[in-house]
Amino acid sequence: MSKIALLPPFFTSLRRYIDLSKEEEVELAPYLKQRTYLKGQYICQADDICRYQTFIVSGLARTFYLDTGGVEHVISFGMENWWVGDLCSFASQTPADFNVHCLEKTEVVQISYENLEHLYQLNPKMERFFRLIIQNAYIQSQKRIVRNHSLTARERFVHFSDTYPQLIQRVPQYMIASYLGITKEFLSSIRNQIAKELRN
Amino acid sequence: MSKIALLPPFFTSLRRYIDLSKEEEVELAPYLKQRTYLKGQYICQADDICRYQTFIVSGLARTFYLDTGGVEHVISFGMENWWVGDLCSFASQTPADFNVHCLEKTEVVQISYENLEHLYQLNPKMERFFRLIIQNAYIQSQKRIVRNHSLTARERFVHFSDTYPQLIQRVPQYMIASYLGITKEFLSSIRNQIAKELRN
DNA sequence: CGAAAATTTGACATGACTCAACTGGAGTGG
DNA sequence: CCACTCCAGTTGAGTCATGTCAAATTTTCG
Repeated sequence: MSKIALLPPFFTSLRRYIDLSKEEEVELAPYLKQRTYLKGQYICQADDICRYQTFIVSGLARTFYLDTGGVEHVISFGMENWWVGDLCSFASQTPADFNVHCLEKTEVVQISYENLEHLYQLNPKMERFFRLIIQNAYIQSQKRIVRNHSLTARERFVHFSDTYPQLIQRVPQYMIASYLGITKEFLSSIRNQIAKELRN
Repeated sequence: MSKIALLPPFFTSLRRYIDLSKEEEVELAPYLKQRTYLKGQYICQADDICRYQTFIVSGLARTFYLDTGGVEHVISFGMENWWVGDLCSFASQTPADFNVHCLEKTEVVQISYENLEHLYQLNPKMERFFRLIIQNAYIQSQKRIVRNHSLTARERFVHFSDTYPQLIQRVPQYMIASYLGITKEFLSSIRNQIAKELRN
């Protein structure tokens, strides 16, 4: 459980997108920060500046924001091997809209804004890596907009259950409802309806 | 109106994100394709492979897809200085889900998949450029999801009108309705309601 | 001018929300 | 070990936002 253990999975994830020699890993390491957040702690808070791109090695976090009425809206969940943070705040180093909140004890590897800009200079492969990571995130985000437009609440929930079966176990229902853009009551009735149909 | 005229605005756009010497521009130019689409033509069609990242110099296009019921859903509009294409299809060179359809005569600069990979090797600044472009697109996409979750149809329309006043003029209402995720009838009634209030 | 496309209108249907009450754990402390 | 509280989830009644459908009207453009 030593923090040293966090770097290998991080580099494994890098190597899925770019070639990286042992020497290059050694070169990058000094710019990486390892950290463990406890359940309930915040990786990033609204109105603060998001200082890190955060890679989750283990654990679970949710990204949410509070609308003008004080209602929470869950934007995304972050699990093992995902990046989290308020990218808008990070990229422009301005106050964040989003909160990143740990639902479990969460072990991460982080890169600060200054270090990341430095790494981009040091090794252009990092630029490629983040282009690919963000490109994937963007493609998923577009697909989510498509689903929000063409599926009913029930269909979106079924898609979510099929895509992230683990999360159904690990996340309270009201957060899943919020992620899907519906109320907890309505999600409850959808689940009820599905269960009823399965019984027949 | 000669096609030669398309490269300067393209490079101007690049220079908003990266430094680029005259020599570097000359080096890139052979990998760029200039083209003009007529109103009604398709830059990319569903089930084809999206072969180009397309930069719009002038004109207007919409990206849409057909759901399983044959209903059109507008994903985005692309105007001057925007990039369009089915990024998912382009990145993986697999059949596209989306159509990119010109609403006006549209002049573009295009980079093919092979040429872009080549350019990434040739000049790592291109990797940075596209990271930044896609990063912005992703941030906007996230903000759109936020708006879809926390604003009413009317509020979304008002936001759209404020953000893209030009598009209100240039795009048929039923496409705007589709972009906002509502029916043309409901958008019509929203506009009616707003007009009524302005009269008082 | 005439046909096709876009928009509007209105009656009606429904998916999803609100609110308030209730149920049922999971701590917590006496 | 019970009583108490807190939080998540459920249920049901009533409501509202938005969708559907079909017809009428306006605009566009060949």
